[in-house]
Amino acid sequence: MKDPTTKPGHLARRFQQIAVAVFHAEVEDAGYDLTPVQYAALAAVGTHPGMDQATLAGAIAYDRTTITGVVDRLVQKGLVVRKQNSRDRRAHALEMTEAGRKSLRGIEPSVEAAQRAMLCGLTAAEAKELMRLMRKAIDAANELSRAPLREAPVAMAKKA
Amino acid sequence: MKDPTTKPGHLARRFQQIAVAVFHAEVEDAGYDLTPVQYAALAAVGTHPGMDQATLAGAIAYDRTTITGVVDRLVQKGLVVRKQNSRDRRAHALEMTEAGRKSLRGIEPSVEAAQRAMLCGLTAAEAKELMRLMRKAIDAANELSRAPLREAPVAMAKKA
DNA sequence: CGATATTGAATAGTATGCTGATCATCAGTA
DNA sequence: TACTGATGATCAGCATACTATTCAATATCG
Repeated sequence: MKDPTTKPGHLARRFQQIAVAVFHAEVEDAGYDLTPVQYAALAAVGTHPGMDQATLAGAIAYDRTTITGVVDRLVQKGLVVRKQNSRDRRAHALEMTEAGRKSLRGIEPSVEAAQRAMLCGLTAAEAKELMRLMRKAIDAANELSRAPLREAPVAMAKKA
Repeated sequence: MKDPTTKPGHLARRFQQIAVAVFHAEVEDAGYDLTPVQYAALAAVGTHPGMDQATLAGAIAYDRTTITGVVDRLVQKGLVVRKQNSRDRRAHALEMTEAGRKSLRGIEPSVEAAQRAMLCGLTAAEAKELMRLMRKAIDAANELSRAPLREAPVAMAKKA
């Protein structure tokens, strides 16, 4: 029987586990208290101001029900606000606060450092090839998870 | 600003997300109710009968506190039993039940199918290269997570 | 216009995963 | 043997992630 720790599923989980640990370490060292999802959500709101939660979920490939809690915590930390969407009273228009913008700018170097740290065992060429292969595998299987990646509408702001 | 969805951290999470979804789908189709961790733990107990929980955690690179709950559920499902370890009264010697062995044998084809499905977008050569690169990156960063992979002692059974 | 389907959001419930702490037991040593 | 440190296991607490459901509001079609 083949060693289970060499199977794709195990490697996928392990790589993600390391990525999260490295992210936490770098971010905490820099004095910030943001998780990987929280950072991803915050960055997405910065890119697409006024987007609703379902669009946000699709833009970063998270489940909608997970995003509800993530936004809760970002709001609680004062980094994001839920505004009324005049076009659709069901939807929340997400906007960054000044504190949110400041956090996002400040945390970027740590995030970049984490991205490098999780690939520290690879040469630059290997790292590039790994990213290419992961992207290809992920693209092909995008629809297989409940939370596929969905491009955010180009002109999100206009809809808010 | 670079697209965050091309960063290693995002790709790591996304690949793992897909791996879990595919695992669940295949396993459920075959009529089994086991999560990825539960399968990994069950398989490890099968390979190293009599191992304690801390050794199990190290063998599959999970946190010890997580394994407590996983073993709880495996015991509840009647697939594993916690026996007294005569040499160390703190430790539980984990043993598979007959039902556990049966489940493990029956689930294997689904697990293998899932491993293939999550790489369906890659050629055989690409899949092999992806695995090699992930293994290399993971090995280099093994100690960076709280739950590094630890080889189980060769003669576990003798210690029980 | 009205019935139906769809969609944004939230909730309940379960299972990971982690940090940090506690407790019992074991191992080594002065 | 008493002390000290390490180790196995668990627990409390928090934050993902998922399934399934519910509710309100919107869209669509006859």
